[in-house]
Amino acid sequence: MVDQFRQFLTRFVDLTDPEWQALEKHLTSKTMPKKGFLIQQGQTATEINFLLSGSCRLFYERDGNEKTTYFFFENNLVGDYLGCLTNQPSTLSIQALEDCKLICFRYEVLTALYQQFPAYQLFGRKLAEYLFMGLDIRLAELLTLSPEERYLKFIGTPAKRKIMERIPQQYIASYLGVTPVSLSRIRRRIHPS
Amino acid sequence: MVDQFRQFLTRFVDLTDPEWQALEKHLTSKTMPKKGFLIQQGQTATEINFLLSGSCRLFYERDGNEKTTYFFFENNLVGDYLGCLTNQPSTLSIQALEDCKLICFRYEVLTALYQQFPAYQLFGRKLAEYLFMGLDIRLAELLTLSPEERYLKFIGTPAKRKIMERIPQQYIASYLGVTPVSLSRIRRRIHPS
DNA sequence: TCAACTTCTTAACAAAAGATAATAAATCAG
DNA sequence: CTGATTTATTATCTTTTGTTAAGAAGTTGA
Repeated sequence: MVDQFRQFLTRFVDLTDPEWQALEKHLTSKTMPKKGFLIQQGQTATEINFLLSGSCRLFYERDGNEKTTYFFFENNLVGDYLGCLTNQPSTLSIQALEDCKLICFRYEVLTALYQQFPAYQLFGRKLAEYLFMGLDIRLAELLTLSPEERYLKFIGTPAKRKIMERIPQQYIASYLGVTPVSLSRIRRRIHPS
Repeated sequence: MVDQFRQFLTRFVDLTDPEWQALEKHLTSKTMPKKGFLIQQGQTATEINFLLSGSCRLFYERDGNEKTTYFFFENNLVGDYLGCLTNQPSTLSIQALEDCKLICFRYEVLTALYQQFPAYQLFGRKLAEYLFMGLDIRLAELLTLSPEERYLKFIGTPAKRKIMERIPQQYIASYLGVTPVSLSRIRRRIHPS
């Protein structure tokens, strides 16, 4: 269970046993049923979770309308990283799309480890760089590709295509920056049947 | 001159004199005339610059069409940070919008300092977190606001409004995710005169 | 199994945006 | 100063998207 999380960390940094144990002792297990909320608009984020299994969506609510902008899957972190950094009340919500098993720790624990261990300071940098890269590429795609091109690129990426099989299409629409109705029309244009 | 850069660094981290000198000895001065290129599509980014004065735009070219997605101003870093992280040929270009004075250093110098000094490792994390925050907020705005709302938010932010006085409107249009013609129409709708 | 709910598609209409081109305004360089 | 270039606006037309609503298809849970 926690090994799965330790394995994830090695994607960014090698940890000695004592370093790992310094984090491990602060970990707790959690489950969240489908449609449950990890955080809701207005709350202040204090925790980061590791997704052992399941999936979540991140969305913003504007006048009764939900805009899903991000998805989280197993073997990745899930949480309001921006909220943890700024310590401001969150403008977003994170909801389970499937039943989730989680490993939970307070963000403060992580920042404390940043001070105590160079390895975690390195991890913190690698993590932020990793998240930056994802956003930078995504932003460029949003600004340079048309909705139709974005959809084609999305289904052309094997990892993303698998997402479509697990996530309702309406959420993918808003991830791509269009309405569900519009995505349905784009699909009809592309897959004439 | 270099003091201006050192001052910038203190926004992220406090450096001792020896720490600062370890970086300072690798710094070089550069100027770039208006319309000059800091990096062009296809090149591999190896340098980061600090903008002493002037401004630049970052753009992508797609079938003869340029999409400007980011601006750089004095007292900030300018460069292809993603390219430095991935070490892959760049898909973007950075061009001076005004005559620029720069302080230049190789990205390798920075990563070497990450290893040598905890203070720079901390700086690297803070920098990545800072860049992440900017992108995260921007992505959310792109996905949740209409073009008109994005323009209103843009001119409603004093710091951004000042940008409008220095940057041709066509570039701001594409920064906001619309064509120059469309931004002109949005402005007419909003400022009826 | 079956009713309730969710999701996707389709239609019809209005609104907005893209493309192209022409003109006006502003800026720049010799 | 002035011709050349760059930039912004406006018009026209086409395409796309948003909105709303209805119906079909699929899923879920008691």
